[in-house]
Amino acid sequence: MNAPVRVRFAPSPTGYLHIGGARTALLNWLWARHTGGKFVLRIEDTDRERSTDEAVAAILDGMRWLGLDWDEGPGVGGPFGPYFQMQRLDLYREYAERLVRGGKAFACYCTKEELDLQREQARAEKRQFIYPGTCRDLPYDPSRRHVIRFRLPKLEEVTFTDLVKGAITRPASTLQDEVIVRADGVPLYNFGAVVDDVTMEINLVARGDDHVNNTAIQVLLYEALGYPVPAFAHLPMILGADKTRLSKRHGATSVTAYRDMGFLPEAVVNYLVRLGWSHGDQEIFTGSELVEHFGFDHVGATAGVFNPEKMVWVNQTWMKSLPPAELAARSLPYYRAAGLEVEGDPRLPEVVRAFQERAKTLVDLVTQSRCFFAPVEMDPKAREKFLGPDAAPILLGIRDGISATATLDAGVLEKLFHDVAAARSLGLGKVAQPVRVALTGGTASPGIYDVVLLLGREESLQRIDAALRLCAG
RNA sequence: GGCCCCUUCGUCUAGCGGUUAGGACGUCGGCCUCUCACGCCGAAAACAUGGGUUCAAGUCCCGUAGGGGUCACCA
Repeated sequence: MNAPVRVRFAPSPTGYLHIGGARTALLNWLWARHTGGKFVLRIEDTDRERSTDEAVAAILDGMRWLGLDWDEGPGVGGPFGPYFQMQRLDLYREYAERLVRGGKAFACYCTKEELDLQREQARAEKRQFIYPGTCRDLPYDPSRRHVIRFRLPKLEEVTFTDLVKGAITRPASTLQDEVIVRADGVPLYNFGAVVDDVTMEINLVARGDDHVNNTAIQVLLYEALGYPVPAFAHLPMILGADKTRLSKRHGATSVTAYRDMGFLPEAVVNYLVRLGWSHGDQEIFTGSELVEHFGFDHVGATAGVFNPEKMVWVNQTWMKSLPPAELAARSLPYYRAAGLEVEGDPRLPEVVRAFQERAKTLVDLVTQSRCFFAPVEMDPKAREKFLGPDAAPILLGIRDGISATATLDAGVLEKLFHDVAAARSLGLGKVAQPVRVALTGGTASPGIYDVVLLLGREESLQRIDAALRLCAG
C-alpha cells in the first residue's frame, strides 16, 4: 500500500542553482528525510543549446553547500541510473516506439517553419493555435524527417490532485497532440520527465508552480504508458519585492551568492523553508527540526515575496546561536578572502565572540573585526570628532594607567576608565569614545575594556600613542 | 487573449464556522548603556470586493477585481 517515498529534484543545467530551485530541492529532500524515503537527483540536460557542464557543477556545489545530499544521482549512482537524461536516450526511444506501435503516438512531418506560419496566422485571426492533426493518420515513414507527437485521447477534461493546491481540472480542448520527441531523437521535457519518473519509480513529484500546466498532458502520458500516476505537489513561486517572479534584477538569486555574502547555510535553509511553509509560530528551525516537522500539508498555496531583511535576521539569529569556536572556524574563508590570515591566531575565538552578536553575516563579522588583525584604518570623521586637542589629556590618562598596571583585566580597566572620567568630571562616554577611536579607528566596537584586552597591552599603548600624535596635529 | 492557480498587517504567516484575528521580519517609541549591537517593554499595521449558505463566516459556495503562471522540435 505505502511504497517507500521516492522524490526527485530534476534541474536543467542552464545556470547556477537559483534560490527557487534550491527551495524545490530542499522541500523534496526534507520530505525524503522525513519519511525515510529516497531523494533522487536527476539532470535534465536535453536542451543542448543551453546545458553546460559548468552549470551541473554549480548546481551540485550549491546543493552540497546547503547540505542537501542525494541518495541517487550524479557522483553516487544508484539502481535506476544513469541520472543524466542525455545518457538515457535509448530508453526514451523505446518508450516512444511503444507508444507509436500502440497507436498512442504518431510521426509528424510538419516542419518548424510550417507550424510557425500556422501559429502566426492563428494569432492574426485572434484564434488559439492548436495543432490541427495534420499528420495524425499518415502512414509511418521513418525515412522522412519527423518528430513524434502524442495522440491526445478523446476526452472532456483531465483532473489530478495536487498536494498543495487540491484538485486541478483542465479542459481537454486546451490540450493538443504534443510533440514528445524531437526530429533528432531527443525527447522533450514532458516526455523525458515522465519516462524518467516512471522508470525511477518516483511516486511524488514536487516541483515549481510553473509546471502545473504541463501536468495534465503528463498525466495522460502516464496513462498511455500504462503506469500509475504519481502524486503531485506544485510549490508556489518565489517573487521579488514587486511581486514578479524573482530574477536577477531583484538582487542576488544564486545560492552561492548568499554563501559569498557570508550567510550560513543553516540560515538560508531555514529562511527558504519558512518562506511558504510554517509550523505554528516557530521561526527558527534546526535541520533536524525541519526534517521532523516538514510536510506538504502546511505548504502554503500562495507565492511568497523574498524578503532579504528577514533572511538577514534569520542569519544573525543563527550566528548568535553557534558556539564561538564553530563560528570562528566558519569565518576563516571569509577572513582569507579579505586578505587577512588569521588561522591559528589564538585571539580569533575571543575576537569572534566579541562580535558574535554584532555581526549580521560572516562578511560583516570580518569587516567589523578587521582592526584586530590589521593596522588601524582611521575613519576621518571619527578622528575629527573624537581626536581633537581636548582628547589628548584623556588618552594620556588612560595610556599611563595601562602602562602602570602589571596585569590587565576587566576590573582594572573599569576602575581606570572611571577614575580618569571622575578626575575630569566627565561621563564615561567622554573617555571611552576617544579611546575607542584610537584603538579601532572607528566609533563602533565591542565594549572598550574588551577591546583593550583583545589588543593587549603593547598594541593598545602603541595605538594610543599614534592617536596622541594625531591629537597634537 | 485562452487555460490554470492564487488573494489575512508593507513582507512571511497562524487560523481549519463562534478569536479582543495570534506570531515573526521591518517600521516607530521607550528601557538598558562607554559606542555599536544584543536583550527587554510598548505602538501603529491585515481578513481585496459583491452576493449567497448558516443562528453565526477570515474560515463554505458563486461572481467581480487584482496578482502570478502557462500557451515551443525550452525546461
